[in-house]
Amino acid sequence: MQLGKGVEWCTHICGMLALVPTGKGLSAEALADFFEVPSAYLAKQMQLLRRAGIVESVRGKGGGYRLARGVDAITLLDIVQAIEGPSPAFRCTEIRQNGPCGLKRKDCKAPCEIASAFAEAEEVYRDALRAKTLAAINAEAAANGSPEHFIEVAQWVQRQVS
Amino acid sequence: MQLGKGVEWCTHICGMLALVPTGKGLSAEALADFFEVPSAYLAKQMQLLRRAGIVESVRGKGGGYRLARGVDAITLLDIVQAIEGPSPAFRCTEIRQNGPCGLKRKDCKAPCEIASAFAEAEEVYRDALRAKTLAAINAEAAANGSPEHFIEVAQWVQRQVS
DNA sequence: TTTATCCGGATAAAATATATCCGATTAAGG
DNA sequence: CCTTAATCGGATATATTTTATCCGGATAAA
Repeated sequence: MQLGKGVEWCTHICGMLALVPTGKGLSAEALADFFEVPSAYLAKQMQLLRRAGIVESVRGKGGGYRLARGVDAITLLDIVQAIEGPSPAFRCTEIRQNGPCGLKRKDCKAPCEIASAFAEAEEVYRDALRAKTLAAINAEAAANGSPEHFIEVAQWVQRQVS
Repeated sequence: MQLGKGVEWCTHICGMLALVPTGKGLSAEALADFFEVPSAYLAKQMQLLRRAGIVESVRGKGGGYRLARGVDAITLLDIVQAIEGPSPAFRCTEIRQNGPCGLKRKDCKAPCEIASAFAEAEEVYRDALRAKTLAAINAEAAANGSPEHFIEVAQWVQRQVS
């Protein structure tokens, strides 16, 4: 059970997009260079973020990606679900309906106890991710990281958008 | 992000193995028939359960699988980790060390804020699965299911081991 | 000895994740 | 208007993982 690489990439990228001045954008190419990830594949992931309404894109010269809403309105869950899709990790194929002692479908309106338990576990997982906003992540990073590095990144962003 | 089918299969199977009389066992073939899943592939999953110490196997004629410990000492987390392995779902590839503003490795002794957030979320997920024992699952199933079906399953097990 | 079963490895097919490319479209600027 | 830069969307290709099968060997009961 693994999350795609796009989840890591896009979370870091969204954190950095918070530094982009209003009205500007960073191109997928620039983002790929910044993190040394394949640009064509990253572009696909950015499309997923865009369709989910997390970032918005500006086409044409000088265009690029920017956050579609404030950092306190974007959670890690938003990003994970944008990249990974909505389907749960545990797949219930209703094998209780199979075999010599299989239950009738009409007796299976409620999910079985096993599926319920996994659904609950995934719910608390999602709750934990939902509780983490980009704002909180960035605040922690600012508190833990060196001011020099922060300035370095901010200046790199400035060069890209100017 | 998906769990393998083996997780569903093996959880149901472990629940049923609780009905096996002491000293007996159910063959992989019988288990595969009961749930209509591919027997050769199921056998592989059963080996994972065995290596994790969840079930024990008896070779030779009349052999098969049985639980290696009590139902109150087996949790859903035990089964998931036996099948899926120990690696976390979120893969941190330390992309903060990449690119023009990459951090030096010596400044990355602590995990980044993003990796930490995902680690915490997975922790509560595991906690939830750890809190669910096979005993609890089976008790719920007995309470929710029909007594007739329970007897039907118990009789099927009897036929297999006799 | 025969039969039933687990064990382990090799192999293969199918599905998914990862990655690349290209034409269409859109917008800025001369 | 035209050129250029950039995203978008689709088609395609590669790598990895999941799913599945098979077989020879070991083991134990009848």
